Amino acid sequence: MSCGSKVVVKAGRYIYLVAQRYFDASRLIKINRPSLGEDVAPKHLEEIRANPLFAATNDESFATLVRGAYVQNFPPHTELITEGEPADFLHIVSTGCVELFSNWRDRETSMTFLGENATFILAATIKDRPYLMSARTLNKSRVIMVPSQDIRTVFERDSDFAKSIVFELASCYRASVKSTKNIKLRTSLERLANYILQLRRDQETNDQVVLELEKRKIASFLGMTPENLSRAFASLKNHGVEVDGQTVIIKDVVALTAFAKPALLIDG
Amino acid sequence: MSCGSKVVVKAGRYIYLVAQRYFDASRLIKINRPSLGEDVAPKHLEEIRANPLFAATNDESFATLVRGAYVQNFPPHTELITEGEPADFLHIVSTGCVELFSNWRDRETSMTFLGENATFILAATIKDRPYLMSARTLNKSRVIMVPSQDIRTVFERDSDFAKSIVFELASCYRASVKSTKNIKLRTSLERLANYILQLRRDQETNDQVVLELEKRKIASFLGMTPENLSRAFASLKNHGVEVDGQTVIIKDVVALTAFAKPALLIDG
DNA sequence: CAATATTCTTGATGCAGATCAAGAAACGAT
DNA sequence: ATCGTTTCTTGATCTGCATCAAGAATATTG
Repeated sequence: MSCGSKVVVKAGRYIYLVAQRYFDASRLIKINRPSLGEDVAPKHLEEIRANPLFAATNDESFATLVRGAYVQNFPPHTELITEGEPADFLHIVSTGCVELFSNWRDRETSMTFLGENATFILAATIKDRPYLMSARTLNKSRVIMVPSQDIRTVFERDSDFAKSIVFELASCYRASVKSTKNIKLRTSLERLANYILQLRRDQETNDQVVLELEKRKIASFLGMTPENLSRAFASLKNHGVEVDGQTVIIKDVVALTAFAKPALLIDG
Repeated sequence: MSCGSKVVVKAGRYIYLVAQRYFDASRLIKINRPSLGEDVAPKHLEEIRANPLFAATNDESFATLVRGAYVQNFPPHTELITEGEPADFLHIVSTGCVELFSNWRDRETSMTFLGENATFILAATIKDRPYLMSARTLNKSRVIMVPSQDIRTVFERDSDFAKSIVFELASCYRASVKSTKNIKLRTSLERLANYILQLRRDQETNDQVVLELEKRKIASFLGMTPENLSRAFASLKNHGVEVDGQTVIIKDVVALTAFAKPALLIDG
């Protein structure tokens, strides 16, 4: 608790001046400023247009969506939204990495990590209900925020956009189901083994993967303690895995796969 | 393994002749038979029309949806779909109760239980991907099946239907997130305590609730073994709960609530 | 109703994983 | 670079939950 902010939720080198919802109007960049009548198409517009969610959207719908939208850069480890708050904006990760997490009593768990072009939290926006998860940046990140009301408006009159939305939502749902299956059907060691294989697939490497996240985050995501994660890595030596800092060396993919038994319907 | 079926996945009094996908054409009731030119609006049509999912749908869209739809009655404990299969039909529970469950290696877990008007599995239908979960009836149940292709077709041209779909999907997603939070943030005893409080709310009772499901199903749903569920019930005596068969007597709601600490963002 | 499964319960035991504690390594700030 | 902080690791211990086993209660079948 060494920093001077008045609202510090957690001690840590990463917590900066702002620990609660980061919403200083002076740091917001409004994309489209009709009152000024110019600057209506800065480079941010192209950036948003490039997002798959808007790929099939026609120009009129797109204009409606970005009319009230914001783009903002956030420093690392900034809490963007807090669970329970009303869903005023749909958020889209433009660059960087965002963690979704959740609390109950004094406990906290990482739900997922979002990279470029990922949306959060669409379901709350659609249903006009409070967020179920909190979000914080892990790296320096750029986030697009589109007013929920505009999403709902365009959804009704643009069936292509509706299709994109429902497709994205279905993907999120399926990811959540897979996550539940992962936790309920596997031991923590099995989850770690499959996590490493997933990294290997994502990073398209053969015998070496990099843990891009802090180990304590990985532990929380996998539903275990940091201590146990250390021990789990040690146990995986028996299945052809060695760890050196952030690097994981896969010495025997066959053995690891035989142990992990990855499944398309959980890891696919 | 006492019954004579050739495809028995599990011994049990509830497993009948058919243990695999139950799809005997002779027992299907096609709703709308255009080739005959009559019987196009039996009582089943009204039944489907009454489902909230179709409430806002116009008549033309509705006609398209039911053109290829089926209604079928299933005996208890019949496996309706198996995870990994292609999502040919959207399923809707008309009456009865359906369990969604999932397997990995030799393990199985209950994901959720569906009552009247619930849909499954919408996301697979939308994305045209394989089911992530299997489904079986728990009671005698009537199930409506709408071809996935028709869902996708009508979705595109009827924005009211699209809205219903996306709303339903968002609800499913949020339920799944809540379930993940429940499992990752709570101990099994806390999950059971909150489960009892949920039943109390659903059944609108004060000091007594009925466990409508087999205890082994409840145990699997809550992520614990049947043995442990028994012991957990015993432990809850300390928090004002007593069990007699299928009946749970809540002797001290305040104590139970104080222990369970129900949260809107998990149990709401 | 009796016979037979199956589920539920209870006890004994074992293991996975949490907690507590302390040292090592890595990181950030000055 | 140095200091202070945080994370990571390793060991010791403890707890929650699973497993194994067997009897009691309950449901199903003939």
